[in-house]
Amino acid sequence: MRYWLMKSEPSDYSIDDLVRDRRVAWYGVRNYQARNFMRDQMQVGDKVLFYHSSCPQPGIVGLAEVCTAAFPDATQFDPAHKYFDPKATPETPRWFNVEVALTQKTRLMPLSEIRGYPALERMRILQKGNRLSITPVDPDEWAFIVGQL
DNA sequence: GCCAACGTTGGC
DNA sequence: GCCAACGTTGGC
Repeated sequence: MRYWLMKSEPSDYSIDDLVRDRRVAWYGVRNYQARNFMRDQMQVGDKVLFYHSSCPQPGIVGLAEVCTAAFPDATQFDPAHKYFDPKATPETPRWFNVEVALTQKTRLMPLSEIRGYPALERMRILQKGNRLSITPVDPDEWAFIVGQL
């Protein structure tokens, strides 16, 4: 079992959208490293920190769980979609996504608070220049965060 | 809106 | 394979 942090822009898809939908396909990832995490390492049952980015209050806002293995991201094949990739075909898909299911919406743990905990100082989202939308989380970090929520 | 950091693209 | 140019991310 692994632990992950997954970023979403709330103007795009928020924790409240996930409360409404209960589960969602994590489509639109167009970064190879993030894709590889989903395709090669994620397993059903893995735990997810749902993180709001590029917004007035960036931070952790909920817990979720990976509920499918990775499968081809449908939006790469749709010419009308903004995530269309002309180099992808159904025979040789480039982009994959898992689905995640809501565990619970939590209080907001702001990025500024995360920064203040020595136990979390090694988290990828705190490292300068980090832009990866999906990052592994250490079991210790997961336990610490859940304990603070 | 700014801008640092990073990833991708494409000419050579 | 190099690397400049460009696009994107994301906090502030």
